[in-house]
Amino acid sequence: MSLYEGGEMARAKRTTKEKLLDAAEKLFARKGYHGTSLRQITREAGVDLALVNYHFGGKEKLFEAVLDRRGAMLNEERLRRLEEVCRAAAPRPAATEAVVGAFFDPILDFLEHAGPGWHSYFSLLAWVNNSPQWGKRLMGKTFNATVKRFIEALMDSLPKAAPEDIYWGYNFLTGALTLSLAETGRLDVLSGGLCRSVDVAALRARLGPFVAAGLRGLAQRGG
Amino acid sequence: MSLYEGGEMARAKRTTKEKLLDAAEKLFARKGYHGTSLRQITREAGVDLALVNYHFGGKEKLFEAVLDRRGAMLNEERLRRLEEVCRAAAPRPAATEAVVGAFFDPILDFLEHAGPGWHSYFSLLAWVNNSPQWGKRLMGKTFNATVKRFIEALMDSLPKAAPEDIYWGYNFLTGALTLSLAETGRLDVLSGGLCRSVDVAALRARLGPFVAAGLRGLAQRGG
DNA sequence: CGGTCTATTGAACGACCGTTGAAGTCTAAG
DNA sequence: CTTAGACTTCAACGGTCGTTCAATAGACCG
Repeated sequence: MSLYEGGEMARAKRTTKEKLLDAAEKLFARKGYHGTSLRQITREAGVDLALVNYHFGGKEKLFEAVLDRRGAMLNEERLRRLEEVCRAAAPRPAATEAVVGAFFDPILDFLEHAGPGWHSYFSLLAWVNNSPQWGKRLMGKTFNATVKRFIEALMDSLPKAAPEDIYWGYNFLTGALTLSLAETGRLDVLSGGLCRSVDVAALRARLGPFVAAGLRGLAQRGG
Repeated sequence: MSLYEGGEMARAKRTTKEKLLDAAEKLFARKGYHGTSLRQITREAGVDLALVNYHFGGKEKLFEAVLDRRGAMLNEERLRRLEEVCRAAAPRPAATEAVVGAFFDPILDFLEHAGPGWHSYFSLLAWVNNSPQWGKRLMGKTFNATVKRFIEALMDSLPKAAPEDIYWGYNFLTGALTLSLAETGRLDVLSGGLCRSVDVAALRARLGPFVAAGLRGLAQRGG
């Protein structure tokens, strides 16, 4: 099974758990946690309401299960590419552009080549990352270990930068990514249709250069 | 009355409408629209439940009223500073750094010198800006006219950049700002306490340089 | 004083929420 | 076939939701 099967389980019959995860992923991404009811989810999934509690133990457990499902795969792919660019550059540290590429590219590849489930997942991830209520705990649980590896690599790639600048830079970096994944459609409106927020190729061509230049600018701040 | 009175109406007695707007602003910012009930809001405000419908006509109208209240003031201040930097640089276009400064500084000044209401408002604004459900309509209604002025100024400041690059750059810019305003506390965790997301001075020192360098990098993309 | 308009109160409405438990169905092993 | 266990169905629970309305209070003016 390819990395890009997309989790949509084409042809194969989805289990009840998978139907629920798919439906919850889609609806949570659109309306958020409190804006989505279990009745909407089970109707979308075509299963009985009580099965949420049977399989997951409650609404909040279902929510976390949605985030966990693809989170591990994203971490693996990001770390794989980070090691790759670090190995290719050894014994020198990997370039800033390569590190941010290892961070962004797995997401962009999944968006471009995988099914709509990944689309919803990333939109939901953007929602969670910006949420004062969920962000700290849920993002940390899944991504802290991986993110710390990337921050170390960024520090190595910009040895003259202060650690504070790298942490703030990572904050800006993930903010730029997050809004791009949220699928608000606002970019389309502002540009009068010239830019389309679902255009992954256009995003890929610009996000890396913007962020790498921003980080270098931070590193040379005032100097 | 100073711009920085903060809207908290110190000493002066707040009207019922203001009490409701303040309470709604605070709670919507923390838990989102669907995560906040009118009963929580009226309890926080110390007024009767039915007064929401009397004064605002419903929950959704109250939500929009919260966003409108400070939005106009933010627009005015941003445009005032944009004209200022454009006039100072005339007949040449204002520098990229000056334009992004005119965009960020009003927010940072309100955060630093005004009351907690602005804090909640910006956190809520970050929530709305990232929401697939609310982002397009509500952000556009309040901010489109102002944002278009800033995008024009950015294009003038970077004449070699393609319009698409400026639109995408604005998207990254506002994403970096948005996550910084969301108050998720995640930066504090990741940096082990080295950085504090409520430290406006630290944010001010880094957000402008990062974004300006990113935009310049975009403008020279591939060249 | 009486009258009018605005503001506030308290109670109630129907709708939907997440969760539960008992009963039923299906499958596979004894 | 019988039994055990996993899965599914159905109906209902208590609670909270946004909204409504008649009744009340207060302010202002003639």
